[in-house]
Amino acid sequence: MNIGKASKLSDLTVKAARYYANIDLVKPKQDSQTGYRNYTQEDVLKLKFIGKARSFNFSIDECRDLLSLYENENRPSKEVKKITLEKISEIDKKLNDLKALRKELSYLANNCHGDDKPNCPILEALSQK
Amino acid sequence: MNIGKASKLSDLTVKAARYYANIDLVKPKQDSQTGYRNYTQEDVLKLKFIGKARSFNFSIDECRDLLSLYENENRPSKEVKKITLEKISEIDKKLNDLKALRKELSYLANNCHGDDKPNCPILEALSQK
DNA sequence: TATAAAGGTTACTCTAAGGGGAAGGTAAAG
DNA sequence: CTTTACCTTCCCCTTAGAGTAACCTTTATA
Repeated sequence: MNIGKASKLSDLTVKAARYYANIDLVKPKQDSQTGYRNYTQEDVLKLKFIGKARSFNFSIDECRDLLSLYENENRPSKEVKKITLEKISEIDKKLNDLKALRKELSYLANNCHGDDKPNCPILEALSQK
Repeated sequence: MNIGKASKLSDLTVKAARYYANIDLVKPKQDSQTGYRNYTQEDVLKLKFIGKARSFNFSIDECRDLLSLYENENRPSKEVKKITLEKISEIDKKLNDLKALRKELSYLANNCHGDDKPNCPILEALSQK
């Protein structure tokens, strides 16, 4: 099938599918005459896999690793788990950073009257030495 | 003072300070002979302000807005508060997304044996239709 | 004084993961 | 036969600078 149908079936944009082809992530055969890409059912499964992994915040490089594990019938599950645990701890770090940030900002916002007067603790905090 | 000293005083990299000059965020006078930028004390205060705002996750465009409010003695504090509250709700959205993501991933990781066998619930989940 | 080191300038490329759009070839439908 | 839809490659754009090259200026040292 052509890229349009394949991307529709895998719930991706044509742009994304084409990008994945360009970076050798899912590379369908290309008609030598027309240049059209020809996706198989298996290609579509891979595209879906990537879409799902991307929605789990895995980077393209991580998707590449996961995909090769996915394609390897003899992979040890610990390798997949390792990548997943790393992603979780990455998320934990982001969560901590964001929570700390939220705390500081809401403290500042709570102390700002938010009226028409110029006095503003938020700007004061931003101009602290 | 030159850019090296100014960036040191404001705890920024020279690259960042130069970038801010290029995008007209903090634009010191430039010596017509040598081309060297000449930073004033006030410029350094602005650089510090930006550095602080950036550390609070404000984008460059938001920094530009905050900076102009900072420089305006008659600004109404509600404008500053508005930007801050928007940033907080942006953070809240990210927090929710990340929490949901973490939940899903840790559920998958918990169900994966992580041994040398190929059976892997994580990959199964990624290849769900 | 000659020169080397330190610090300044612009300009180009790179990052992540595609989105937007142009120019042009192809296929299917009217 | 032509319009329309779909496909291709190619290039620019996004964030906020980092890295590097080539080149100029100022300062420190032999």
